[in-house]
Amino acid sequence: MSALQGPEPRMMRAAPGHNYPRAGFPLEVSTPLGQGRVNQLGGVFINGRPLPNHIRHKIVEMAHHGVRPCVISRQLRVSHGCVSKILCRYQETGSIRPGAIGGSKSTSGTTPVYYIFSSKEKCINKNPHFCAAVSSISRVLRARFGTKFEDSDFDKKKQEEEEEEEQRRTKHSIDGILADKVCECA
DNA sequence: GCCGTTACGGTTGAG
DNA sequence: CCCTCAACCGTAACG
Repeated sequence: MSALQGPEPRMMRAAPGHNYPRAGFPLEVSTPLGQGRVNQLGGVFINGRPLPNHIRHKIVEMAHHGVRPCVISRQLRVSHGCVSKILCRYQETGSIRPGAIGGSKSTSGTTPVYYIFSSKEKCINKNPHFCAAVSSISRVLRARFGTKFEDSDFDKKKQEEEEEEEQRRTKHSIDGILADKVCECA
């Protein structure tokens, strides 16, 4: 289809395939998964996969210290769009974790409850109303699920889950891939 | 030059 | 077991 849809404001980007020439990406990094790529800043990334957790953490940490996004972007070799996105998400949810990839609407796509809990402390200073709302939710959940939803307990469980998840994630992240590669090379 | 936004190609996982 | 689809990802480019 030539699809001549006259007023098509969506196509303001470079022609498809310009960004990521599927065959012959200028700088490809061979990994066990064969997906590593290098961006314009020289940073390694995997298209479609989240950045490693320590990079995300570093972005937030640097921003916390007042480092400008452009500097963070250059220093960590992550596109500024990505830095912006991560910081926005962090401000909104208080979590540096990526959202749930995959799955269907009913089970994913919304911010997991524990994100709200994890953000509670961080939001206290910024948005007391949000915190109050979280407290209400907390109360409801506690009433519904009993003491299992005590904050501290939940935090602990959440932390365990995050650590577990992180391990799983890192396996498929640049971290894991590069680590694997290093191991292979060693 | 910096920053927010968005099109794009890609990956993932529940149904 | 395989396929579909909708969610998310980061990059690159625009404004």
